[in-house]
Amino acid sequence: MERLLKELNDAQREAVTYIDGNLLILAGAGSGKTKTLTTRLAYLISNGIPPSSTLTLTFTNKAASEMRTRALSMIGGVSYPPLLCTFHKFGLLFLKFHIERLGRKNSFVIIDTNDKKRILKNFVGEIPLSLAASEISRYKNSLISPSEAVRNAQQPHYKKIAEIYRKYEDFVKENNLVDFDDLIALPYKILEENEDIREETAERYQYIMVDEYQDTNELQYKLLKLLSSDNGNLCVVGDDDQSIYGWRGANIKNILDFKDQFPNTKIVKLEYNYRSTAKILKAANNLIEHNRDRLGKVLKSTKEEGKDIEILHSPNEMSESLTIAKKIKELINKGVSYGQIAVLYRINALSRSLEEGLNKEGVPYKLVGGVKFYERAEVKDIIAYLRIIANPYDDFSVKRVINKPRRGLGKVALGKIESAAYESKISIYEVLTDRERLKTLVSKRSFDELKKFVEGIERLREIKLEAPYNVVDEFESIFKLKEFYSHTPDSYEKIANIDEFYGFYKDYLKSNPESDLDDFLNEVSLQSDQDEISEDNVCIMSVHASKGLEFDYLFVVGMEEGFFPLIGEGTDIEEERRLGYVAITRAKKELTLSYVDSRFFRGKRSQLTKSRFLKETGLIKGSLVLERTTPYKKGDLVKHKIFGIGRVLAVSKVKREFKLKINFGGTHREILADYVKRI
DNA sequence: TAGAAGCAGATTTTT
DNA sequence: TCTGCTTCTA
Repeated sequence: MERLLKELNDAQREAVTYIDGNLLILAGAGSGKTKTLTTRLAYLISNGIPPSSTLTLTFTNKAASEMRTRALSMIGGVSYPPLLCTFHKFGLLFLKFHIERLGRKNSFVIIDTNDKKRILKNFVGEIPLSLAASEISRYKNSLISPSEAVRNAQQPHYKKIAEIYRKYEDFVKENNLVDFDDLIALPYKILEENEDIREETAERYQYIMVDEYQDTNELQYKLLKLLSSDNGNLCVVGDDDQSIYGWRGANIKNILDFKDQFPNTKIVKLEYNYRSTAKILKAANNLIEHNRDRLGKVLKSTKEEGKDIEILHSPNEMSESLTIAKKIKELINKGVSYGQIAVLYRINALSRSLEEGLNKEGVPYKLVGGVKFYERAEVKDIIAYLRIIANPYDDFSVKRVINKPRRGLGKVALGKIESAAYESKISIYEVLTDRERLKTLVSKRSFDELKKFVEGIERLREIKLEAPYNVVDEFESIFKLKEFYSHTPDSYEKIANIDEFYGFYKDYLKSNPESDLDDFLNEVSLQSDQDEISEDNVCIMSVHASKGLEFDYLFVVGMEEGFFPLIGEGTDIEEERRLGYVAITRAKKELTLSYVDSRFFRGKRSQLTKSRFLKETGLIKGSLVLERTTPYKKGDLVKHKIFGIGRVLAVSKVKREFKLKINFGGTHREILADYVKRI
């Protein structure tokens, strides 16, 4: 332990060794947050606190597993490892033990956002789906019950939404489903209503730590309040300047007001940055200083001055992406590996032109945060089948795969089956097992297919009990999902995903011999992809997706007003600025901020001006920069839609526009640079 | 019932 | 412009 403490700076050591009382660790970007948190956990344990008395909560599986690895390497083998998991995993574990207090069975199934929308689709009518989904989230996170919502709704519009909420909740309870919000809201409810469980839980977790506290929402704050109330040993780590999830309910007030909400809070600021050069840090500090709502801290550099930040100015997005691709190639030629380079953007739509440019120049890249593995249709189909095997009353999953592979069922047939189930108050699967009745509902062909479907599921239910390991192989041989997908676009990829999933299932059962299919399914619903950063690719991703990552060489594209900061309905300019701060602080050695004069977006080309953030970093007017700009130069060959091919005679700058004097086969014309293409 | 054509809508995203 | 969803037609 002595040795571990020696590796820390003063502030980090103070945070680690302050173990009794509430503690707020303000950890700036690159200030050794994870190191501090994991060392603190090790310190607690080395001070005789039983690992089982600690609880460490994170937001992502990735953060949880990284911390677990690092903490365990410090504390070595302990018989009872500390509980270190995501908020939602904690909710899941809690509900497994206590959900019966709400009159529900602990065989519940977790549904994800897509599942939720699929359910809501049946109830929404003319209300937009995403609005209904987010309003229901809001209700749950504000602990408003459906009946309260219905009672309190004033406008007809909101009455409808409240009514949808009520129907959704009825459905969810009836099918024993639990959505992501429930994983936090239901434990809260149980703790609030049951003093015995509250006492028992507070007794159990004497020391609670929370990572990324700036991302907590109102409900998570309330839950923590209940979990920690009697102990007063809540330690939260976060950075108010990196709060970028306000739009999905994260409440920056939680971290700003922590010291008022939890008594006798000690605050420790980690302000030494071990990541970026001094110049990069200076730009980041300059930018974030323009925000008012912050606790205030200044990152101090521990690294050399470093190179100037480059401002790249291009006429349009194609030129921008080609220039960046070329710059990347230059870096590679200097011996930099692809994995140390990343390109960030504020909105995903900007990735397309970037990809084109990288492709053209032959730069290998990986788009981080595309369609997630577990969200792929083929993977969700297998999961639906497995869920039916685990629980045939899961109407929702039955509906998903009842016609996959095709069983000749259309809207009409499905509707008949559904209303039969509804009228008799039984599940769809039960209708399918009632052969006499089913015969009256569907065609002969469909009937035969559905008979086989039920037989297959029944067979798999037996296998699940006898030899769970074999379930996926048997499943494939009965339902032939791979064959089904071999006739669809991207079949190769889909089959690979199916195989990967089967492998994943087997691995899980091998490494968790005590577990069965049901455990696997709940585990899977909380799992997301962990895009690994490989050395062989440049990473391109949104700024949000880059949080927590770092790269030696970083490009940020789309630094234009309207794009970054993104201006639209409900723009929170301070949050945009924090995004800018997050983006800049991902860079370790060299940073390029890039903007264009015009960009093609949503079907039209618009003229843009450079982002205010460029000025706010102090880069534009200051001495740090050399503004580099050359859209076209004399002698370039260009093509115009009407005038054809011509040669540039002169380039001039009019306000923010570049004007070209072009020779089209003897005729000289003055044309704005945006209206021609380089060839 | 299943593909084709037509149409609105279009930030950021983890669990 | 592109995507995903609904409506139309064989």
